[in-house]
Amino acid sequence: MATVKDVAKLAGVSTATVSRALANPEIVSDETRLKVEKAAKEMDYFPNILARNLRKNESRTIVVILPNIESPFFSDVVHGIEALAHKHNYKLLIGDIGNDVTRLQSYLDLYETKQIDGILSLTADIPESMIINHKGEVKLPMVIAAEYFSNLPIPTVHIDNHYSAKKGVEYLIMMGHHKIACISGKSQSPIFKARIMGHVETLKKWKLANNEEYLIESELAFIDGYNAAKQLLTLKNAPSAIVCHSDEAAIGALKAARDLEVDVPQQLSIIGFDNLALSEYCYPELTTIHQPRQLIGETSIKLLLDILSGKKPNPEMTLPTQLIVRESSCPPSMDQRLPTDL
Amino acid sequence: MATVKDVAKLAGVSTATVSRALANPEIVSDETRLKVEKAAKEMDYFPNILARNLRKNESRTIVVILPNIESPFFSDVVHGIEALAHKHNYKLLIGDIGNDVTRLQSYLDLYETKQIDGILSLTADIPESMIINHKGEVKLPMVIAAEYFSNLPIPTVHIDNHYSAKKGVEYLIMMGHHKIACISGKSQSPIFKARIMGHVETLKKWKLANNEEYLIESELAFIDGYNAAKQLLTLKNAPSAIVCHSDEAAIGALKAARDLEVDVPQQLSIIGFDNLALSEYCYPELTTIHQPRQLIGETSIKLLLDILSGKKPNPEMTLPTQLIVRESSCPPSMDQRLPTDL
DNA sequence: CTGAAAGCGCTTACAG
DNA sequence: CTGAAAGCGCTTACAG
Repeated sequence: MATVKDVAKLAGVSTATVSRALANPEIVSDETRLKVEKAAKEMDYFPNILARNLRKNESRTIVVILPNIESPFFSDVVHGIEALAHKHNYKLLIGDIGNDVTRLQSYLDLYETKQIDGILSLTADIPESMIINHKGEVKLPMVIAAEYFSNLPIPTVHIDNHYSAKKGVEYLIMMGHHKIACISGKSQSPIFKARIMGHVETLKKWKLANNEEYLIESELAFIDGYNAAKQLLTLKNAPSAIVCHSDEAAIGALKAARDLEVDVPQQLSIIGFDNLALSEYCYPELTTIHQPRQLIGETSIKLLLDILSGKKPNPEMTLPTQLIVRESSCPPSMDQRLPTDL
Repeated sequence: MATVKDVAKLAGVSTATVSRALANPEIVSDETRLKVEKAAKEMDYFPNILARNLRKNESRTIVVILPNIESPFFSDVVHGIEALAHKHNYKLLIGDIGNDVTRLQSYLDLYETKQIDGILSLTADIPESMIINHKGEVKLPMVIAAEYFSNLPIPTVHIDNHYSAKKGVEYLIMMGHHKIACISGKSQSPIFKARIMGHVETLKKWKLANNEEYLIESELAFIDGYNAAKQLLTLKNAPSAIVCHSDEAAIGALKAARDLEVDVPQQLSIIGFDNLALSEYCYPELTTIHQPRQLIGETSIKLLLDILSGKKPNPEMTLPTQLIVRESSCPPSMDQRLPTDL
């Protein structure tokens, strides 16, 4: 492999000049620049970026931590991240965790060992001790997206989870539902905690009973939504509507309803969360809360790039959501409404 | 940041010994190893892996080229790749292309610039000139998975596409279908070419007419399956069955049938390809060809790791598929069958 | 605008 | 088993 030395010899200049001509063409005379470029081409020279990185003490690499690359939600966010990272000449390392904390640690260690410049996390399920040093400072350049930490000053890009959950519930209440169940994620996660609060407080605001059996915290994949919905629908006092905090769970719930011969939406309204592509292709098509997944990705990587280039980033950005009404929701049948005392 | 030098000084040994004690503990006396480990811990020392990589002329990084990270098919394969790569201490770079050839080139360039040790491609849509040098040799360590090149000697892991397509068609023929359409990918791609051949040849084998209108080559996302199926179902002589070469296209086709009030499976059988998680959660549940996606990922990274460690890899591995019969297929109505001349 | 020289932080062949 | 020394291939402050 050709090196700067070889190119320098062929072009009749010093290695310093070769380096300059290739990396900072503007600080070199046109004449030498041309000579160097010609020599480099002739020798089929490529700079060894590893060497450059060592010298400049950077890796131009970012790791994106994600709980589960198989979930379409995450892959859409990653898509947004990738596009912009690539444009700014950063490489993106996949940091799939798959329920294994030791892997998480190994991704974070990439920073100490100079293999990454920063971290973009799509999960808040990271022990504080892993990212805070003994002085209480954040150890490394980091941004969190679609999630946030409740107690750590890590810049974050997310939606208003409380408000978005509330919008969904109010939509159902407006139509006359009052037996509204909720299939959410684990409340250790700040975003699901916020959504659950949004759900519960909205019920309270409208003076509706808050049936404890109606709130299920679980994972939110297809199968989880399916199981949770089965549980809800076999309750003595089954709900007339189920809010799911992921589209996948909602689609699982649709299947549970089919299995139990409960008609959606006539006997049961189901609404999802995320507005994944497939929410438009299931049957019935899913009413859901749109989350700008790609934009979340793009915005968060922008934040991280700001940090890496020494700028002060926005500590928190909230992106808008939108209720998308499709076929899986409608007003409840008359017998499911609250008796009105006229 | 502490370096080998600092640790060496504190431990009272040479930098060479520090390096050995940490990277090859077995070739160092227990006593010095302990001294070094203690000193390293005390100084909170982490080796600069960039420096190691430069010295050893490796990057311990692999890029996975994928056409589209948003497709669940690919993310499942990546999941399989990631798990094993991580176990072997390789990092995985995301090489999402998104219809942009210049990005492809930039990922391949990572090899010349020493930023990756090899490539795992999930697409065969790569110009030959990018990976073959002027001597006609493959330029870099590479494996292709789920796809293959028709004319390049690149090790590959894939299914038997011809046979798998055939299995699906024969299943339909056995039930009495003879008007069997096909929504496939672009035939420039070897795998879709093979599937299309499998489809067409099976029809021929059973002496069924091969209606040209019944074969549609397109992309295979939800919307593409939707559009293609609409086109097929509004044909004067509409098919009684549609084979889709992706589950997503099949789910799009299901929606098209609903829109046109064609009952699946009574009036139209639809079968998919891949057996994605969601094929079990759509309505009706999808009959499909199972592809072992995670295993494809694992096997292909194994192959690449073999190559990188100097072993001769298997040039080609074929993994089994399986027809999964669910609700979206059944025998055609009597008027859709071939007249039998008894 | 250009060159000589130092140095980024490791690893490893060589010698003992 | 250990050390002195060279070297991986760049970049950059310094001097001119």
